[in-house]
Amino acid sequence: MEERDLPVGWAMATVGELTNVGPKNETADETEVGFVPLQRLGVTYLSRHTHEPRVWKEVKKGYTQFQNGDVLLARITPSFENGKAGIARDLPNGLGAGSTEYIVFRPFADALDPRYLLAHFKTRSFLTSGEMVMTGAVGQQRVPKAFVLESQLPLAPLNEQRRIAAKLDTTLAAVEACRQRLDGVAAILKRFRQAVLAAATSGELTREWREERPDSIDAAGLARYLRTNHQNSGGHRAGNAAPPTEGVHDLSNQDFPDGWQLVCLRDIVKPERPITYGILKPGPELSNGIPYVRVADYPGNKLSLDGIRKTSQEIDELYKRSRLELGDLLISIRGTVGRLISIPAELIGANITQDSARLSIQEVVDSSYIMIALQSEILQSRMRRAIKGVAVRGINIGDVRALQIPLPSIEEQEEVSRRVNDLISLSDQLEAKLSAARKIVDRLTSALLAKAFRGELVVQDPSDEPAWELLERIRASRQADAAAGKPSRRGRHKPLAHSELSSLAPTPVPTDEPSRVFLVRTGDETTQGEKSPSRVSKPKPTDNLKGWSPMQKDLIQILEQHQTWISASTACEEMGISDGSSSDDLELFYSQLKEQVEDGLVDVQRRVDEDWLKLSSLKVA
DNA sequence: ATCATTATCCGCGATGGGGC
DNA sequence: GCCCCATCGCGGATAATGAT
Repeated sequence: MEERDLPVGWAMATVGELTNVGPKNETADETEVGFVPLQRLGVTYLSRHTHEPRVWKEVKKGYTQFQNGDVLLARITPSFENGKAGIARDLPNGLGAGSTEYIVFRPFADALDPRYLLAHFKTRSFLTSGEMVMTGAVGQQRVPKAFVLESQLPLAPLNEQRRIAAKLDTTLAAVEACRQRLDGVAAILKRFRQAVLAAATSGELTREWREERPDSIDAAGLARYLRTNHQNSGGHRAGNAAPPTEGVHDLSNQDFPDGWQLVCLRDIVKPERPITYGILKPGPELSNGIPYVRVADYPGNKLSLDGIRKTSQEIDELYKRSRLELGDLLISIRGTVGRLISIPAELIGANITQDSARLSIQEVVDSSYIMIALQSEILQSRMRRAIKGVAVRGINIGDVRALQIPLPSIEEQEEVSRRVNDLISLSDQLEAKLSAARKIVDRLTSALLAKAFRGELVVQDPSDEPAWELLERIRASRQADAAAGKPSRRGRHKPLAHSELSSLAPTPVPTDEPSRVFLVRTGDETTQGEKSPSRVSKPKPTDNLKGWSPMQKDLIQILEQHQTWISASTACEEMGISDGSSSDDLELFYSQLKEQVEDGLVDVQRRVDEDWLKLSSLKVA
């Protein structure tokens, strides 16, 4: 945001000049304090952390220290990206300690309301620009302290900050309530699916269907056929499969409708294609080999062929018993137990690993009914009870074969799967609407925060002491302290350790790169004391201020025109986002980009110090 | 004795966290 | 900032075991 766009009485300031960073507590060793590990800190503006009671001497070393009213910011991935930050509250004796991954800020009471600072940490623009400067090894990325200290926030007069915070409290509470309702709906949908599956397998779903057909054939004949067919063909070879786990499989004391039969899964599959698992050692990846399905290839019961691996023809030949045909069912038996998919045409002739069991259902049975039954809680719980192992948990193939399936006549099976498919696709539609609603609510939060920092959330009061006066005061007192050779306010606060800042700072950012709110100090900061305070308050990027301009073009449009890699700054420029644009435009740009990357429409590549973008091959095709 | 299958151990990358 | 640790969810190797 440009200084000149600021509401009356506001000023731009950095987080570092308004807070003490990493403050220390001084208290007796035996003082009762609160310990706040990362898990106990929330991710929303409103969430309140909890704490564990500790004695000060136990936690005073090796952890961060804070007191009520301090603002905690988690700096490590993924907590930072999730916006894990909060205000220390309700600590025993007002004191606390916590994870070393916090950066602790103690706002100057006469200049900055902690809630206002917290709101700044929750803005999309702060989080997005923070993500881009994170450093460290994979999985251990942290946001540099210097980035946060230097991050700019539009500072409202203190009174107005308080009004903004109060307004955010109530408005975001409403948003939160909305979100919780949506979560409630999600839970209902989940229960609904379970209930549908349960009703399907218990016969409840087709009760009136049966009542309308009192003479319909029962499943006794079918069950007899399945068992004898299986026996006559020799059944599953004995092998040395472990005997089924005791006391798990018997469903005979459960109530099923007249005419339904309990049939073992082993009898339901084609005798010539018994229930089996697959390749033990698939060997190295062969790009033109035989694909084989691992449990990881069907997360959430959804097959994804993206990461499918391929093995040699020789190995596949060794495991020809576990080759796949159209419509075979796959059930995971190790790692995650009970995942299910049906094999599509693309995977005909593919193989599987030792972690899935293949079920090739006989023609006289409706395989989608079997899939429904296996997904129902009654059978999933049987599987869970058969799980063995500590490090890697799984069920034996013998337990899969012994699973008892409640089986109606083929007509009723087909009726059940028709109804279930209708109901599930209905709940899929609801799910889609739900996730759209969730997205809107998520945007609402960031939109509200953006509005707050534009000064549009509450009315300005001309009688409030202007923010720039607060700043002048702070800067003056800091200068005085520096001149007197004292450490800055409240004891040990270092006045933005310049050498430290520049050494920690990432490579200098070209000024035409609009993605960074991060600013690198370039001047000789040792002379800061002599500088006029207002000079410090305007470390603005360039003079190339075209002013505010709305986003003119869709990112996709631009990438379509280029057909090749272009830099993020080029894209911004063409979209009509200049350096002078408001942070909202940037915010919009990045949220748009993030979505498009997530949707697989845009590829991103990191080059030296900038992101380059290209339309993904998917989208081009 | 040999083979198929299961049981079990170890390793690895991702994730989530803590210590100094 | 770097290093270490635990757990999860899987991959892979090998020992153990039962059937033939």
